[in-house]
Amino acid sequence: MRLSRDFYTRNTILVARDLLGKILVYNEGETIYKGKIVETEAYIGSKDDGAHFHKGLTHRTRIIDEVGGHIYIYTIYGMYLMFNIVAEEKGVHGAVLIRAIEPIEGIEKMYKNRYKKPYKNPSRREIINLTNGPGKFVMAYGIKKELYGADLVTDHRIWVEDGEKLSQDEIVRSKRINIDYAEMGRDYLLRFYIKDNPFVSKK
DNA sequence: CTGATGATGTTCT
DNA sequence: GAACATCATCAGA
Repeated sequence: MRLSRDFYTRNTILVARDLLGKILVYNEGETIYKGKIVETEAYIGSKDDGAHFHKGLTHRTRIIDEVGGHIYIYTIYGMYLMFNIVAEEKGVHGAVLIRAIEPIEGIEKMYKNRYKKPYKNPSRREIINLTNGPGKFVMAYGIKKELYGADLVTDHRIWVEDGEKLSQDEIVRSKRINIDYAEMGRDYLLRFYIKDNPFVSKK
């Protein structure tokens, strides 16, 4: 079942944690992509200098002001798209970066999107490399910047479905990746991932 | 397996 | 003009 608004309008850290195990579905028209979310990071407003919107919103981050459930997509290093889900009520700023996914459906198409070659005798390494990073799963799904601002609660192309229930000891909490530039926020334990899942980007 | 390096262009100052 | 929530590739072990 598709997650409803009240899932997203909670505290950003809780949303990040509870997104683990949920299913991200993207219906591109020809292909339906499904995958289990296995790694997330929370970015919180005023107290987090690791967040893009720490000093207020800009044109790029304007969607963060919307009610939870909207999609925040941006380009990093000129080449890669990062996929985030806005959390909290309208006017409260928080977002969750989806860092890794375990493919469930549409795997052959993901393979073609990533490697530009036919799906044939894929190695285990190739399969894991499909979606084990924030830029990688976006490429695998074929997600474009046009989805900026889409609403996961109402959009007909993309949404999140309920998945398996995880027990407390399957969830690992740690520091976020590649935010050493943040003086305050670099040591916040705002990254969550599913223990021992091979698609998690980094131990 | 690990660590180092270069690619590449949008965003904000 | 600098910074950047990354990835692919390559060298070395």
